[in-house]
Amino acid sequence: MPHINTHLEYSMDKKQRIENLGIFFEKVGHPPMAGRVFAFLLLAEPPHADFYTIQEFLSASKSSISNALNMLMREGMVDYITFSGDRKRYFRVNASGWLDATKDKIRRSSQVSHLIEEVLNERSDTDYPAFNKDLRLMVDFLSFFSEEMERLTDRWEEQQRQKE
Amino acid sequence: MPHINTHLEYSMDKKQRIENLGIFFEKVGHPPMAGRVFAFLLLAEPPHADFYTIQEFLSASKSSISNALNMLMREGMVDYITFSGDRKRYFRVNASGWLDATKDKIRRSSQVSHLIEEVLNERSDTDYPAFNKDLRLMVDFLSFFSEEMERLTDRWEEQQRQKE
DNA sequence: TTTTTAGTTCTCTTCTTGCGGAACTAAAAA
DNA sequence: TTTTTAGTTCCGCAAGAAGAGAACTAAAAA
Repeated sequence: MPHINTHLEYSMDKKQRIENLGIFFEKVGHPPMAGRVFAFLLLAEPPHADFYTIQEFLSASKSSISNALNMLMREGMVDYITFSGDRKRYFRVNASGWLDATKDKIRRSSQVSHLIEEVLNERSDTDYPAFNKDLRLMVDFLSFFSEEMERLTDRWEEQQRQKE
Repeated sequence: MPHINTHLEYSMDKKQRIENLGIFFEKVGHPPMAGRVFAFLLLAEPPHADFYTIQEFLSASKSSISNALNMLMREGMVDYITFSGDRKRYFRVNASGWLDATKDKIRRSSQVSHLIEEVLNERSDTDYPAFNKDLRLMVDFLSFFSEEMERLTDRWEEQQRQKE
């Protein structure tokens, strides 16, 4: 039987969901508070919130909210809007910036191939060609992958344009 | 005019190259010493080295080498071979394990899409559909991408089999 | 012009991480 | 059986990251 959803319980649940989501973002490399701020903005209704609202909800200090927001903005995952006659900034998730940051992260993963290529150059006179062959295989896959990834991105963008 | 390559200078260069390579691996999320150990093994000739050789070259303590090696082995980036009549383990880069770990990392990046899907469920009754639309776009790209990535991987493996 | 607001920056504290050293362990060698 | 070797584990320290709080700043409001 579902329990009655009092306001308190509801907000406790939401706090917990945001906390969990925040942990996810920690695991992909963000500081805890940045993860929580981002999680909060993802679930916020309206999807933009002013500084104090965020601070209040997360019971954190101004400095840590400020640092978290600036970090997220530097990475392009968050931006803000303003309304005339209101000097506050309303922070929000920048979905396309987030997507770009994610694409970049994927791209960087396949950039290892350049590095291995250099290693292979230095190893050209090795007495253990089998190892070089293994490295070559990895380079080949990664560069194949990154080329295809560019193609995929272009193809998708083409599709998107056609949908408009 | 190129300078004379004394043994000392040569080894200084190599130390420095390993140090730089190590920094690269730090940047992709490994602790400094693990990065250096991996860099050392990448450039080592022969491409397998015993514990003491690594320790010696990096002038580090046994404990930090031990921890670094175990971490790299857990991630599958390093393994070791043995030779009969020699009780040492010879550690080496496991190129295919490294490739798998890299593929996994890429895969995980696109797993964000599941998470956003959940967020979208929670936001289904929003008063700001424009934001949901942005999130939807991101989910769509990432799941498109991860499907294609599977296909690509399969295709590549198929190609590899045919080369044999 | 003075005051308020919306954040930023600085300093201090706490928690975590990375590493070294030394004690320990398990298997091989003697 | 005792000793050596090849690592592992435990302990402690030092450096760095995260966050709190308070002082500060720049622009808007009064």
